[in-house]
Amino acid sequence: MAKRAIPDIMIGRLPVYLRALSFLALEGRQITSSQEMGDRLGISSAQIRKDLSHFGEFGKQGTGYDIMFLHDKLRQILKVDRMWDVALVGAGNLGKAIADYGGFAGKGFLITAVFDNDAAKIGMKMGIHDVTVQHVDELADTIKARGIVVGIIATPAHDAQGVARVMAEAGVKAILNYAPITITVPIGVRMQYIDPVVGLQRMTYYL
Amino acid sequence: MAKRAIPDIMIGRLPVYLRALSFLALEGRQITSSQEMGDRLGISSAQIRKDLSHFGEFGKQGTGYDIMFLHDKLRQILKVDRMWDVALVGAGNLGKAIADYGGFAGKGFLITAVFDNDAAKIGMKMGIHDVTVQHVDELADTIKARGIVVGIIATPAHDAQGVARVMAEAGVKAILNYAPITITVPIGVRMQYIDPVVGLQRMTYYL
DNA sequence: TAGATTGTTAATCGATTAACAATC
DNA sequence: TAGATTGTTAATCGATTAACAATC
Repeated sequence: MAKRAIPDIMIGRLPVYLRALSFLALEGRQITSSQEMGDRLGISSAQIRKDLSHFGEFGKQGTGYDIMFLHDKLRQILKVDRMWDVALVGAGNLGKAIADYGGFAGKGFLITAVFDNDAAKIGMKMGIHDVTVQHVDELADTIKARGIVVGIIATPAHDAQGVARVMAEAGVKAILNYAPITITVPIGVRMQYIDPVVGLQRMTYYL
Repeated sequence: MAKRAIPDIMIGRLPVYLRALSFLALEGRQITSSQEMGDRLGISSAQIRKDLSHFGEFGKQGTGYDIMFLHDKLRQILKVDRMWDVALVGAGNLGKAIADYGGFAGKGFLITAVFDNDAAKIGMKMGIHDVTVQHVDELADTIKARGIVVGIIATPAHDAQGVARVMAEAGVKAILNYAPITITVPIGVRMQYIDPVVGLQRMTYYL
């Protein structure tokens, strides 16, 4: 073990920084500071400087950070300076909304395979790239054939664990799970959860 | 200040515990242990016991936790043992998928008002409860009239901050934001973010 | 009773913040 | 140069874990 591992929680903030930098660039700004970014994001400037300093010296004393330069650096660090093929399982309401979402393409992700277990949906064209829905039985073979390492689960909860297992066995290393259930995956496979109910229930305690 | 505040991060885990307990109940189980829950959720048993012990003594030594009892307790603690009216802004693809989602009702939330700024959408019936889409100009009045305190933002990023401001001024205290942008809200208003791109980018670093 | 598991304490571990020398 | 802001260190703060007495 040579390098000290970068804390997961620190990595987790980088996409938020990247998003903020995209907006600053969109506003036509050239330079920003850890203070300004912190104010926008509700984070201390010290934390932003510390997070960034793990990966290099991206700023200039007295000046701040060049927005486009830092933006590019973060894209490289997060490995979204390229396009990742994504396999989406679940072509219901939610799956359809995900496939139709235009926000992935500019951020490093392309949904290039969609699966469902409903015969009525197989063969349908879905999403902004008109991907043809395949039967979920073809999931493993397609993942392997195309070398896909990123998956999205948008199935009912009771199917999610099974889908995750097939994905992991076929070589997927990163799974975004919309199904409202905690899933177990082998070591080396990462999961992120999106559950609006959990989000809402985290706030009702304080009401 | 009498009571020591419960850490936010601890509150954030309770919805996940609640979700797990729902599943255990669905499986017909009566009793569980901190060990079993921890195994399922990928959390240490000590953490689960410590989290729960902040709110009371819900278990029995030597036995574990009664699933339905703990389930009910967590619903009370999280204040989802009642139904919260939710105002949804944005009736596009994403808003439609959210309104159509059947998973809110059983978990304490009812989308009872939907808003958009697109004239073509006003008057449409949306979601599983056939809510009529109103113009976003009516957002503040509707929130006040109905005493709504929970909102969901599903607008494009550039509209999200404005919508959040209107919501907060009208009395909303908890906002779930699907727009891919960090939003500033007054103290006393809580935000939760759902951004699939952030979720995916948190994992690509490790690929 | 014997076995199991809680609730809780103390110790460890890790993350955040404050502060400032370096320097643009 | 004077002013500003970084990168980094040390101190603080908070969260997690290990361990075990209590007890069902």
